[in-house]
Amino acid sequence: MAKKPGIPKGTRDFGPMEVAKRNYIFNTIKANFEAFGFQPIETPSFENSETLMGKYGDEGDRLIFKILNSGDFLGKVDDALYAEKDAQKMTSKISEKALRYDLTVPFARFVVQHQNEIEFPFKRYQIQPVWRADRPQKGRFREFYQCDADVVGSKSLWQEVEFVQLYDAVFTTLKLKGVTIKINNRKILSGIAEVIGAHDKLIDFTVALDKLDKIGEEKVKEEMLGKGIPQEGIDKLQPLFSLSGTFEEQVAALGEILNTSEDGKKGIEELQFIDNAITELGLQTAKLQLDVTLARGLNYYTGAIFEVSAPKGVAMGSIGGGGRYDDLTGIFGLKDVSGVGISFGLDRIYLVLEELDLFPPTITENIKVLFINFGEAEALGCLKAIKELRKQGVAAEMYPDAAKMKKQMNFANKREVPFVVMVGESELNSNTFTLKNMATGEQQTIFLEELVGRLK
RNA sequence: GUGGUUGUAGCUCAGUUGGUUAGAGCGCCUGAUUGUGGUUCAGGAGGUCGUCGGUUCGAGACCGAUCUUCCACCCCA
Repeated sequence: MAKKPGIPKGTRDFGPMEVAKRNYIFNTIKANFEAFGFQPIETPSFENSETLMGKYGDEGDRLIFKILNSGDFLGKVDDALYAEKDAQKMTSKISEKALRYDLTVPFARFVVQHQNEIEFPFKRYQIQPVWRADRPQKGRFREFYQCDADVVGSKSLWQEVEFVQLYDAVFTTLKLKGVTIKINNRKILSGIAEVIGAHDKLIDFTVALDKLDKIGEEKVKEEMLGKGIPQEGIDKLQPLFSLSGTFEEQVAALGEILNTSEDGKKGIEELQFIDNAITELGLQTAKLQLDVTLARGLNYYTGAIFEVSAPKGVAMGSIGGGGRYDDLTGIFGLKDVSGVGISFGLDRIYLVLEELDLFPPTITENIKVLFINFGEAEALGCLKAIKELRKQGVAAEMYPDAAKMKKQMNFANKREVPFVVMVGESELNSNTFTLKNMATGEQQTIFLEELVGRLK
């Protein structure tokens, strides 16, 4: 007996219903991207390893799916290296390609490679799957879709403002209320690190700070001490632990801490600019919230950092993220091109909409009418009518076999086809069609012209 | 990558301290109804209990490995 088939860990099949729901989200995001002036691009599902490796930190490198070289991939490895059994050193010898890990780095590569064909500022969107060799959990898969919108070639903070509006627009269209757009700024984080004498410990400092709402103030301080951050520096942080109130009040408190840091002051200015603009413009359903503990993507973000969390009460990690990276294309040799962008996590948004029952009831693709098959002569008559209906844009289909009536009706019922047409011997002879409404059970016998009119 | 968790019929799940032939509901198939579905009634099919190995007279149950699911950490969408 054949072994039961399966799919790899962290991947999924999607049935017709799931695809319909996913398309609903895709289409919503896409429509909003286009309304904001973004243009679509696509990049290959795999890149040269050197394009991806080292761009996401050590953790990221570990999570990149590597593709084994074709042919005799071991033959070219020299014996000494082989004997060493050092997986890391070996990897670069036996694998030269890797699956896309996100859409931002491939986009940076794209910009550098096509810089002469691109009009800057360039606003692109990209909706494609990415792969991560992560251990699966709820809302965490090894293959999932990202929906990215980025702008390169403009340092203007109006872009950040527009991205906040874009988030708000998409989640409003999806009827997902109560979404929080958290914002922070890399300059503020490095400013704080500078002020407390942990200039060279930015990562340690932010990792500890990030745990504030999980492990509490005391533990965070302990961890910082443990990482070699001086006590007098931690004392300066005190106002940070009790940040509260409005965006304005929080920014004011930050200003106290950061008044000696040029970098920090710049970060505050940027935050204020964005907040002022958003306050003036207004948001439909989302909230913009300052969160100094937000420390994602520090490997390349240089200014604003965004993260979107689902409405309260839904246990789900972030459903979107993004930020400003002043020099991402620099690593590919193109200096002084600033970029800023955001991403939507399709798969997680799906889970949230499902949990809150927010999908519109009628999104499945379905035929409008099924023709019952009574036999060869009748079937041909049916197909003539079906041809006309399809020409008029009515999705119609004939049951392929002259099976028992009950079986055919049952099929129509299961498929939730709203109408059924019966053409038996008598209808065939009189050139008529018996149209049955499956919801009410009503039926009547009519001519083709009227049939088309009713179903159109 | 670390620690834990899950797996029994197509689906959701029972299955007692190890003990005959592993159950239920829903779904599926057939008939009552040979041109009328959703309701009802009667009958039926379907499982090497995730996989491999071990302990035992005997394993769905106990042990080990492995795969899978979900969860926490890490990180992230």
